[in-house]
Amino acid sequence: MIEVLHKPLRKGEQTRASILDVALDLASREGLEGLTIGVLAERMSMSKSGVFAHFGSREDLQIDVLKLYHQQFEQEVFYPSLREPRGLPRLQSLFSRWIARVSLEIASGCIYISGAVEYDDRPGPIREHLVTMVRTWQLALQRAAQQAVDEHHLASDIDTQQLVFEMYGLVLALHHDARFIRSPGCVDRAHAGFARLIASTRVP
Amino acid sequence: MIEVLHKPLRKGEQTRASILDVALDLASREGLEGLTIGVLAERMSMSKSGVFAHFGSREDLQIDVLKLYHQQFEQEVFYPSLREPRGLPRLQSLFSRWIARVSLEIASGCIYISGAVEYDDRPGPIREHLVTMVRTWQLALQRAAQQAVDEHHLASDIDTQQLVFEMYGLVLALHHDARFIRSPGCVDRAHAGFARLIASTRVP
DNA sequence: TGCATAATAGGACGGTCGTTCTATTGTGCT
DNA sequence: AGCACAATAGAACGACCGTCCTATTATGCA
Repeated sequence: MIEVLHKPLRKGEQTRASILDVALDLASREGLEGLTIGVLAERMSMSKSGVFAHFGSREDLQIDVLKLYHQQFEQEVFYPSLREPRGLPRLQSLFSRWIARVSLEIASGCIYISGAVEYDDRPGPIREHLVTMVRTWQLALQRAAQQAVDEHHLASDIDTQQLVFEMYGLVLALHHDARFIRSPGCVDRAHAGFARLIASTRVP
Repeated sequence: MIEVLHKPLRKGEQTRASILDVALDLASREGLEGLTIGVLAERMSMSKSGVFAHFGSREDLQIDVLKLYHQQFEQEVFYPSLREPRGLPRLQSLFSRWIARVSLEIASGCIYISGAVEYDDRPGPIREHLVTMVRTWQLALQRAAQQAVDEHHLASDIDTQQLVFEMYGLVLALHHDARFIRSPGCVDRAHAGFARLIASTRVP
């Protein structure tokens, strides 16, 4: 007789998904370390153990939140830009979609950025996942920049790693001044910085 | 009869100062929110209540740590640069001393930067102090940039606020890539970014 | 409808947190 | 030396944390 492995019932996966949604929102506001099962349960109007049962541990929950964030980031920033032609147009699209996302996140916070501070000195699987994701994003930017060089949109002698470094700095400054200092007009400053950055490396 | 207010004995202030030193080190590594009285007591080989008694509350301790950090930052970065002549030399000195400090802090972490993430959405006195200190530093940079314009070292039409924004971005990117990603060579990239920033705004 | 089991609740556990109270030790001055 | 009081220790508190164990309820399929 063959054992029939009952596939998980629908209800479970559904509530698991909505728990993750709330958890992502919570982690965006309070940080991944501030994500607590008690508060999560309260927001879900569930018991702590009811929430807990969907994830083997808090750490697994945090990692799943991270994966969900990564997925949304790709969907919102990366993939749409692939429709732009290779080279400068695609690079510009990547940057402005990135800025747009961070601008919307001003009310909640970017997990890549807050996570970078929370886990810069805290070893473990969460840090590993986080670093991998951010590295992936930086490499995607660098690839797009290299394509812009190949298409002769940018000068052939530029250091693409340097370019990505400065782009990342502009977004970090935006996040800093918008969320922490709360100074107005910093979205425009991020755009202006990028324009200057491109202007100084563009092929005439 | 006049009440004689006994001035505090020496021992107390001395241990209080060394507690603050250890607390600053701890907060640099774990963040201000990660600064815990229990761990602090353990490092001091004292009891929790013994440590606690020197500060009215944990929040007061955190604020005192913050003030100590601010003081050291001023001493190490700001004041020495005042000996440079007004204008571009002083601005460059401020930046490179800033970079040097953050580079040394790679092993421990910069409280202005980690604090910005920890308290971007957490109201209260700690946030207030932190914002004031960072704003003070940004304004000092902006003043130095304006002097560089006045001395005709930088073009007269540049936006000094934009300049400070981009300088801050370079340092944030340095902190990010050094501490979190741990990619080598990012100190040079911060310097290169600043050089290009100045080159594109310098008076010919 | 009823059965297997998935989904959730409830309570308890050991741990750490900031804080408070009381007792003990140490210090500095006369 | 001895007195006043600062400095520290020790234990206890209530709150919250993640996790585990055991019931109870809800679900989907025969």
